[in-house]
Amino acid sequence: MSKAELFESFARTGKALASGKRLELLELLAQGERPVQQLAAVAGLNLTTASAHLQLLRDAGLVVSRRDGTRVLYRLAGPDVAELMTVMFRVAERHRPEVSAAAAGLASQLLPDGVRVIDRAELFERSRRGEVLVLDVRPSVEYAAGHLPGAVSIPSDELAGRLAEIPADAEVAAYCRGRYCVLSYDAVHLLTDQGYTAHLVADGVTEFLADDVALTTDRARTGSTS
Amino acid sequence: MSKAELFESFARTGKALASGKRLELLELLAQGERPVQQLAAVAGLNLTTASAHLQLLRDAGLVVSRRDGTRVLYRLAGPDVAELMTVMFRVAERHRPEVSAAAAGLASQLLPDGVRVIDRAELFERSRRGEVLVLDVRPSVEYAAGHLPGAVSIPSDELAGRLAEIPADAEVAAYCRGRYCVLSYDAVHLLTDQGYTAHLVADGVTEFLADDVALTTDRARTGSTS
DNA sequence: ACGCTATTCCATGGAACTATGGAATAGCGC
DNA sequence: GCGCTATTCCATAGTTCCATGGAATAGCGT
Repeated sequence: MSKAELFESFARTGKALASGKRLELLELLAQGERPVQQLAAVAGLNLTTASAHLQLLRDAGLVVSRRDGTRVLYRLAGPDVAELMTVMFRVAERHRPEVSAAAAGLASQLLPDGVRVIDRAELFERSRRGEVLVLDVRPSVEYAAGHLPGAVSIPSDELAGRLAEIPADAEVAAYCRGRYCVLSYDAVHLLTDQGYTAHLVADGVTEFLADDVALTTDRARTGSTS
Repeated sequence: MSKAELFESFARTGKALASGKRLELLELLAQGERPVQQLAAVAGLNLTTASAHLQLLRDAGLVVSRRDGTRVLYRLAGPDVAELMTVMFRVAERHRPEVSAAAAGLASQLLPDGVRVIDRAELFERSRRGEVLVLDVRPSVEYAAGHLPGAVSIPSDELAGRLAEIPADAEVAAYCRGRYCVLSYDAVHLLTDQGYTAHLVADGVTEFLADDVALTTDRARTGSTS
């Protein structure tokens, strides 16, 4: 195999990363294994289109699939794929004004007063001391497939109706799928409006996976058990 | 900016990585700043085609350009771009049989008996002890733009005529542009045929750049000064 | 075997990418 | 300003990619 062919082969991995929809699919798959139909629905894709994208990702070696009865479940080929995504996102954010502006826009413009963005180290430290309630606002399926140890699951679309599960004096730190996931933005907004002290965790599960942060798959506990 | 737009924006970075020729250009740029014409020539591209690729890379934020009189010089936007490349190459090598086979083919089939592939840690340790002569086999321009401290420059196409510069009892460790650069393979072949003990350094300058290994830009010294 | 569900295969139209030749532009030296 | 070099812009043909609807396939339950 010649040098040109080898680089052309590497480029196939690049091609797999060359579509916004495929990146969305990869971010979803970083949350855990899922059937085609769910992926299509969540990503807002036609079923056939989603299937085609997933096969392309599989041919590129970024995801693997297995059959479970009548369904086909896809998952990331490994944590290094999450690492690849995060590195690519970081490069884009550092070197492209439009992207860093959009990211800064998410982090400042959309953030209510009093909400801080806390990084991973601060999260773990304050969580360990019991100073914050760690809130996972992703859909339940994703929480079940893997989440931070000790995190409480309240999907962001159920949060309004489940505020009772959070002690009124609690300080909350919300995380979701990844750095650019908006679920946690919605959550801190709602929490702040309701008088809670809420913070946004900068990273999400995609980054945790990329950096080998330990996740657990135990059953969801509601806020009241904490 | 919506989530879809943001991911579409990240995908532009992916698109930039979706062509073998562009990856070759990036690897060349990881060796140092270069004018368009040289890049076109070395990559085997038409001038206009090369210019188009470079502009696309610039729009994606992976490279930057500056004017120097009548020339335009391109360089990587930062070391994180080299990191992105190495992460992508590693993912491809891990998860795609064709690629790992090709890489293994380079490392075993093409390697003469007695030649070992040595990793970075071993290289630095044995170099520090003066046990190996570190040989940079890239073209002189690339050596001049940045190389391992203490490395001797003999471009692989000049090596046959410059063997006298290498002491006959020297043990040589050759490196070049990156993990998949073939210059060092040619070099260890030639050296082994000539009775030298030669080893291949697994990584090249692309990886050194990605991992913040210190490089120097001092003038080339020939083997005889070592 | 039959019906049912989930997914993949196939064909198609439209959009985007690649390579290239020729024209246009920027900057240097005289 | 003029010629010269290096690069970019423009137009074009060929190729590949994206989304989609309809047909075909795999597997489960009866």
